[in-house]
Amino acid sequence: MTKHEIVNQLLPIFRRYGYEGTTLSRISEATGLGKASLYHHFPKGKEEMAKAVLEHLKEWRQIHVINHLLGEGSPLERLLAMTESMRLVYDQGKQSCLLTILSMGDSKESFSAQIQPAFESLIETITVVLVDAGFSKQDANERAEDAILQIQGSLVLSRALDNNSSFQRVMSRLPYSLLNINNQTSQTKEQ
Amino acid sequence: MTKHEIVNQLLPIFRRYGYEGTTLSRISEATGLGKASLYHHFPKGKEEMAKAVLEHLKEWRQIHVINHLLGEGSPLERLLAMTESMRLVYDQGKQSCLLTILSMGDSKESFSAQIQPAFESLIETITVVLVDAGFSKQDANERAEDAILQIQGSLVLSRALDNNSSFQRVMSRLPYSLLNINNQTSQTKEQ
DNA sequence: GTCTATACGTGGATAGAC
DNA sequence: GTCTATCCACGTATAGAC
Repeated sequence: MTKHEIVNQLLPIFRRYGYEGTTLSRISEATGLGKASLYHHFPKGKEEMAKAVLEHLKEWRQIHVINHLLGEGSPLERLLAMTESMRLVYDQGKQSCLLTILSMGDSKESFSAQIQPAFESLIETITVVLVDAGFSKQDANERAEDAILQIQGSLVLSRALDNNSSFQRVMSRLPYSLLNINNQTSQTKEQ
Repeated sequence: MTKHEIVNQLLPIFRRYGYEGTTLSRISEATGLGKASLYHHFPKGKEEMAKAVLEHLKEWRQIHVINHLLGEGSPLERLLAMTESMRLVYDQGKQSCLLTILSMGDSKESFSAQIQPAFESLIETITVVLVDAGFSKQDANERAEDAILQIQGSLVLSRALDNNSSFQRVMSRLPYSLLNINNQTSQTKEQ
């Protein structure tokens, strides 16, 4: 089994159980590999596994979010591509964000070096799009922060209420509200 | 030592370390009580302790948030009282929300019976205020959800970036943006 | 590269004295 | 109501055979 495949199996476990809740036994069971085999691939143990997953997600973000945001098309089209990717990776709001999971609790310090730049690069890239759309640098940056904040908040609420409607609503309106456009599904919210 | 005092000491521990990261040893050290003494107060152990903290927070919310929202004054004044309380309990965004902490990871199921109504009652109460302010029931409800979602999102982001500016910004503008009012510190965001 | 077996610490929890 | 002492399960991690 290749390391890449293992990392792919690790993601849902860490997302579901959190860092401390993810035990080697669970990982062993999910992957079918013995604990010793896991240490063969990740000599530094669980922490290294989580870091590998974060690195894997970084590549995913680069390909499926950052590149789309910096790609061809109007600002609206680029933002729509972003929300589409977000819907996918968070399974319509039913899955938590690993960045958030790992930034809470005891594990925080171990991963902040990966978590912080992850959010920062997302915000910065959205800022670029909004500057393209005509907003001032400062205004664009605050709006970009708002975007991330609303996504994360909707994920929190969807999880807490066991109901993903808030995530769906935020995803639907976000590209339009960021650009101050009224669209059909959210006429009353961006005024 | 009274149970009330113990619960007060438990809150910061669960908030900081999460449920799995909060060990009896840590609690014992923080409270100065031996493990056996803790079991005298909470026979069902750690889970009962966390539930007691959630119950304690419920009372706090009732007194410091719900009552203010349903109290005297204009809608704006009531919302300002709410954000003031939020600033306090989250220490200007430097502290996490226990509801969010406990709704993540392995512990989720044990506490959803307390977490879900907590968010629901907050949303419902804000909805009442916004209906008072003239919004339709449906519109008010979505805005109330947005309020909670933005608060939670700003806490997530403040924690992840180790920088509470997003929390401060959301708290400053929220009472105004909910009511579609332009205020001095956030002219450009409620368009 | 994967396994079995095992070591070691620590977590949650309890018994029983005071 | 708090303590000391202790139990058991399970967590991370390693040794060594295949």
